[in-house]
Amino acid sequence: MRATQLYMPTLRESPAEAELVSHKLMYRAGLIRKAAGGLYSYLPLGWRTMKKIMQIIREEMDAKGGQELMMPIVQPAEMWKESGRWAVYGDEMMRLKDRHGREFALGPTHEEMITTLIRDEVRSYKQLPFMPYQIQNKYRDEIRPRFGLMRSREFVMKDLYSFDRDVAGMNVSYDKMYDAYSRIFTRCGLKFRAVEADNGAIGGGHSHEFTVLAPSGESSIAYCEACNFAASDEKAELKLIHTEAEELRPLEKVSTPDCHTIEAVKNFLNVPIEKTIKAVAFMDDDERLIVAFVRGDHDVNEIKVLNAVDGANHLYMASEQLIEAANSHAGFMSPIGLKDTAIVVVDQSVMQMSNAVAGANEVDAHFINVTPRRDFDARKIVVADIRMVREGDPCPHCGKPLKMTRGIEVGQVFTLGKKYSEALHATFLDEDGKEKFFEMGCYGIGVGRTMAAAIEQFNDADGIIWPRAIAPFEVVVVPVNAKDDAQLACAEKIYDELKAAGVDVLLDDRRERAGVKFKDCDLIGYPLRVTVSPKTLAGEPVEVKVRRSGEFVHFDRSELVTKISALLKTL
RNA sequence: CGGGGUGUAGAUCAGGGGUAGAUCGCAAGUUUUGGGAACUUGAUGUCGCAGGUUCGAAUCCUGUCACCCCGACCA
Repeated sequence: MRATQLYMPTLRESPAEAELVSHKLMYRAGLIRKAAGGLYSYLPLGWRTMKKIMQIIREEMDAKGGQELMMPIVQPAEMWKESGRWAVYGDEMMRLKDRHGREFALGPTHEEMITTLIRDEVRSYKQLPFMPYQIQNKYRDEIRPRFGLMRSREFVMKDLYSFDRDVAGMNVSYDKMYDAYSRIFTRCGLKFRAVEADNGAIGGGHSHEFTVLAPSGESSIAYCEACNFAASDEKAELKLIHTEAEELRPLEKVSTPDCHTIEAVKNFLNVPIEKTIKAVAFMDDDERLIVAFVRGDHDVNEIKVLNAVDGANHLYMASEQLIEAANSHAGFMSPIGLKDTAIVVVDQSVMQMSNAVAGANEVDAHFINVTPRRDFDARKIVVADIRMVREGDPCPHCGKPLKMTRGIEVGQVFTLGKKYSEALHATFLDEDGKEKFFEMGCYGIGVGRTMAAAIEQFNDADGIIWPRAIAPFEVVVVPVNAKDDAQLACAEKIYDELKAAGVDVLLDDRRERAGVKFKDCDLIGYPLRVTVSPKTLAGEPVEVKVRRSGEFVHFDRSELVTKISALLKTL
C-alpha cells in the first residue's frame, strides 16, 4: 500500500472530549471518527488493525473447532419474550418496530438467536459438541458511552456459543475457549490476566474475564505474581488472618463523645485501627436490616455480603429508622445487643479478634475489650468472608502478598448451563434415546476494545507503539525526499522486496517534508521504519528505526529484507 | 435519570448588542527539504436549533437539542 493511495488523516491536536490516551491517539492517528455519542466510523488504518485482530480470533476459534457463521442483527421480539429477557434487559436494548408495528431489537447479544437456530437444526448428540461463532456488530444503549471505543453503543464483538450434551462436555468446551482466549491475547502482544469473575445473575458455572492490564482500566483486579491467581476486586476470596491470642480482659462500656467514625474512635481511645470493628448497615428489598462488621482497617464488599445473606437480591443503605428500630444508632453499631430482627454478618477475620473496640448501640459510647464468641453468640450471626481485598493481602492460592491493578475487560468466557436451552426448549436426542437440554457456554471478545486496550498499554509521548501482530502495517518505508526520483525509486524497490517477502509494508511516498512523515510514523506507531536517504543511495547501510525502543539499527542493503523479517519476529 | 460543564471554520479555541476572529489544517505560488518549514495569496461559518427583547442579537432572555464530565451496567 502506498500512503498517497491511503486515507490517513493525522491530527496535531486531540478532540476536546477525548480523555483517555487511547481515545486521543486513535483520533490523532486517523483510526476512528465519531458519528454520534458511542458510534464510530473506522478509517482505513483503524480498520486494518481491527481486521488483524479478527483474523487472529478466527484462527484460534477455528483451531478449537469453532465454525463461523453470521446471524441477523435485527432480532424479532418473540424470541426475547420467550427467554424472558425482553422485559429484563431494560433500556440497554435498542428496540424498534417495523412498518407493521412488529417489535424488534438490535441484538445486544445472540443467545436467543443462536439457541432458536440450533434447536431447529441440531437433533442428535452425534452432532455435538457444536461451537458456532460470528464476528459482527452488537448494540447496547449504554447509559453513558465514553472513552471512545472503550464503551460504545455499537461495537464489534466476536461471540461463540458452545452446545454440549452434558456438563463434562461443557467444561471441556470452556477449557478450550479459555485456552484460545489466552492464545489470542498473547498473539496480540498484550499483557493480560484471566480474572476469576462473579457471574452474577447467571450463576452456577465458571466465568473468567480476560483483562488487559492498564492503569486507566475501569475494572480493579487483584493478582498474584507468585502463582497464576487473579480475580476481580469484588470476587477475590480472602484467607483468614490469624492474630496472636492475648490475655482476655473483661468487656467494658466507655464514653466516646462525638466519635462517629472509626478514625475518631481510634484517636480518642488511642488504639490501633486493627483493634477496631467497623459496622456498615444495609437493607434489602424486604426492608430487612443487614449489618456487616469488618475490621476497622478493612472495607466491606457489598457483593460478598449479598452472597452471604439468604434471600437478598439488592442492598441499599439502611435508613435511620430501621437502625433505630433494631435498638441501635448509626456510628455506634455493635453486634452486641442488636435486636434479632437485624441480620448480623461478621467478617471471618473479626472472629479472630480479641480485646477489640466496637460500638455500644447507643450514642457516644463504645465497648472495649470485645471478644467475639465470648461477647456475642456466633450461632446467631453469619460468619463469612465479606471484606474487600487490598494490596498485600495473602493470595488465597499460595499465600504470597497480592498486588492490585486496574484493567480493561476485553473478553469473557462463561458457562451458561441449561439457562437458555430450557427457556427456549432447545433439546437434542441423546444416546440413551432421551430428549435432553443442551449444556451451553458463551464466549465474547470486544474487538474494538482490544484495539483500544492495546493502545492504552503501548504508547508514549509521540504516539502509538503497536505490537507487530496488530499494527496496521508492520513496516513503513520512508524516502526522506519523495520528490527525488532516485530516492523514490530506491524506496519502491525496497518496498517491493519486502512485500514479496510477505511483510505487511507501507510506502510513504507522500511529497511531504521528512519531519512531517517521521512525526506521522511515530504517531501511527508502525513497529519498524526504513529510511531511504541520499546516504542509502550512496551505498551506506540502510537505517531502520525500531519504534518500541527508539533505537536505530543499520543493515546492509543486500541483507535488508532478511534482517527485517528476522527483526519483526521479535516485536 | 440526578448533579456539573460546553456548543463560534475541518481541528483547537478567543470574542461578548453595531462589518465574524486567531492558530493549525485546506488550495495556489516562490523558496525550502533528516524531526510537524518561511513568505505571499486564497477558499471555508445558518456563531447548535427555535422563539422572544431590540433600530440592530453570535452576544441579552426563554425553551429545546446535542456533546462532555461525576454516580448504577458491560465486550
